Amino acid sequence: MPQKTKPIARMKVLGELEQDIMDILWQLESATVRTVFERIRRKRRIAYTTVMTIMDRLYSKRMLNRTKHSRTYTYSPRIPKADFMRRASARIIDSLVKDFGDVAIAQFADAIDQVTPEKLEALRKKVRRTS
Amino acid sequence: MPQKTKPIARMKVLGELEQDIMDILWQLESATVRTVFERIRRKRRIAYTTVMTIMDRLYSKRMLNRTKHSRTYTYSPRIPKADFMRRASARIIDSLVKDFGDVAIAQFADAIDQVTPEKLEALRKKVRRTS
DNA sequence: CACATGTGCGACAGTATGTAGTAGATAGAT
DNA sequence: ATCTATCTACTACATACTGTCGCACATGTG
Repeated sequence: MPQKTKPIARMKVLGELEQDIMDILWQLESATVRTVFERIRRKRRIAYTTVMTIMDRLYSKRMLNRTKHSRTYTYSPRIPKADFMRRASARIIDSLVKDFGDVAIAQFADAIDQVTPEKLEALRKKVRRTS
Repeated sequence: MPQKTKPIARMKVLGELEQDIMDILWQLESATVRTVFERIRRKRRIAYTTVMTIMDRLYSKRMLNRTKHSRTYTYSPRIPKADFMRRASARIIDSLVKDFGDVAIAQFADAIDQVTPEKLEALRKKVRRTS
């Protein structure tokens, strides 16, 4: 019989639509499904309920908070985008090192070579600031 | 109606079982399903056909070559493990930079700080050698 | 030829994501 | 008070990928 399948670690923590929605929320600070829906509609045809479902899932995943105002929920990101990015990339880097060890490290080095030392210093400071 | 879903980029190019099987193949250079099956059996209970299916999928994904000897296929890795690791981690790092940009770069720097400069130099050489 | 073993093919579970319909609740307008 | 627009809840399906097998069929070997 089929066994329980462990979920595969994902490179993208969020799917495309999830990401789009989070970006809107991060930009607006907080918003209703309707607001997000209308924003997305500017770019592509999508149903209201689709947006609602995704926002609900993001809430379940604890990416969003929500508070009810009369009949309507207002959603807002649980953490700032910068924090999210830091955590997400840290997680991915960790598992990259776990899986590929030295090979990964060496390529980090290569990636960094593309950056000037000054800029790198600035980046480190910035990223650590809100750690 | 449901639309086509773009597959999500994966952090692990291979699943657990796929990885186990590839590791055995890389170690043995080449092997039949039966051989791989027996090796895996030492660790866990699994059906012959499961191993076969996965090896077939790895063949479809062009991770493995196969040649038929009378009724039996002999499988072998298409590329050395080192190459695979280099390519896989490079792909992941690329998409990490694409998604997280500076944040990722800064954390590469942090990851590298854990390594002595001498070791780092050695790593870079080693990794580049078979590029 | 009988049989053991290998392969081919199909199938289903579980997880994640995208997509949406429908039913039921309800605030607000008239 | 009733109607209506709008929200949320629930359900459901498609697609992908991985793990897991069963079964039928082919075939080399003794």
